[in-house]
Amino acid sequence: MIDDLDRRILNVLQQDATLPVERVAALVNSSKSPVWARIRKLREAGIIDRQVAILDAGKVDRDEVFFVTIKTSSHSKDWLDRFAAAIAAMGEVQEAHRLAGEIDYLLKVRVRDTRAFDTFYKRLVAEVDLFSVTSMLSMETLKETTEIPLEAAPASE
Amino acid sequence: MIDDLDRRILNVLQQDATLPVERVAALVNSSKSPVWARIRKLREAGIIDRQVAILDAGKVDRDEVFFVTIKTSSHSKDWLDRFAAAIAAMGEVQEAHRLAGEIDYLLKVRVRDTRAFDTFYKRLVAEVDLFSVTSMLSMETLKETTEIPLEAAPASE
DNA sequence: AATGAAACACTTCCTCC
DNA sequence: GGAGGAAGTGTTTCATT
Repeated sequence: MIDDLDRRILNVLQQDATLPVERVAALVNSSKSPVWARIRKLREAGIIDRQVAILDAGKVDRDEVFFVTIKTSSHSKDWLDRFAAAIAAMGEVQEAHRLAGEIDYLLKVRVRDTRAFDTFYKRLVAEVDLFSVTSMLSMETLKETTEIPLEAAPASE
Repeated sequence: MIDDLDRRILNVLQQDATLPVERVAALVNSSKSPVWARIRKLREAGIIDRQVAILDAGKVDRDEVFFVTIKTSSHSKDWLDRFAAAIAAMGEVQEAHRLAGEIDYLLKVRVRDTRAFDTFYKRLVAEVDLFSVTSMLSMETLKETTEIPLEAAPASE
C-alpha cells in the first residue's frame, strides 16, 4: 500500500507540514514532482487525515492536564451514546478511550487550572451516570507528540 | 496578551492549517492583512508551536493504543533522567506524564498490534527499573484531538 | 510507471496608503 | 485596517527514462 518513500515523506510531514515540497523532496532523497504526487495521493487516500496548528498549551493558559478514569454500572448502548455525545461536546476532553479491564473509560482533560477542572468535573457527573470516577493530575509532561513513527530505510544509501 | 480575534484565528488553524489566509480572515470576520499579521505574531511568540500532518492511525497500521501505568521505587534524579531519555527515544510512546498520587507515570503507547506492544514492553522494562507496571488496552477511541478550544465571542456580531 | 523540467496560477509576504 | 505588488510555492503539463 505505502512504500518506503511514502513513509519517509510522512515522517517529515508529521514533524513539519509547512516545508515546501521541494525541501521535503531533498530530505527524502527524491525530487519535487514525484514527492508532490505522492503527498496528493496520501491526502486523497486519507492517510494524511488533516493538517493542523499545534499550540503551546502554557502560552494559551491551558497548562493543566488531568487523567480521569471512569467505571460505569450501565453498559447499555443508550448510555454509551449519551456518554460519547457528552464527551464530544466538551472541549476540555482531548482524548477518550474505552478500555479493556477494570477501568471502563480513560479521559485526558486539559484545562486552565484546578478550579476549571472542578467545574468540568461537576458538569461531567451531572450529565452522565458514572459508577466511580478517579482524577489524576499530571505534574509534568515528559513527552507529548502526535507523531506515529513509520520505520523506513534511511534516506541516504 | 491574545485577544478575541487571535483566539478565533487559533481555533480555525487548530482545525485546518491549510486554509489560505484569506479564507481564515473570512471565517473570523476580518480581512487578509490584519489576519496575516496576527498569524505571524502568533508564530513568532511561539503560541503556534508548529504545524503538522495528522495521520490516520489505522491506515498506517498503528491501530492499537495501550495505556501504561508505572510505579517506581527509585525517585532519584538519575533514575528520572534515564527514564525520560528512554521514553524520548521510543517512538511508540506518544505521551508520558508524571502524575500526582498512587501512580507515578502514565504512558500512551501506539503500536501495530498486541505482539508489537509485547516487544515494546520488554524493551521498556529492560531499560529502566520499574516497581510495578500495568498495561491497559484501548478497545475504542471515542475522541482524539490536539485542539485546545479557546473560548471566543462568536465571529458574527 | 516514475521522474525531471518548465509554465502557470495562487498564496504568502511585504510595503505603502 | 485596506490595497497592491514582488517573490516564492503549489499545481499542472509536457518531455524523458
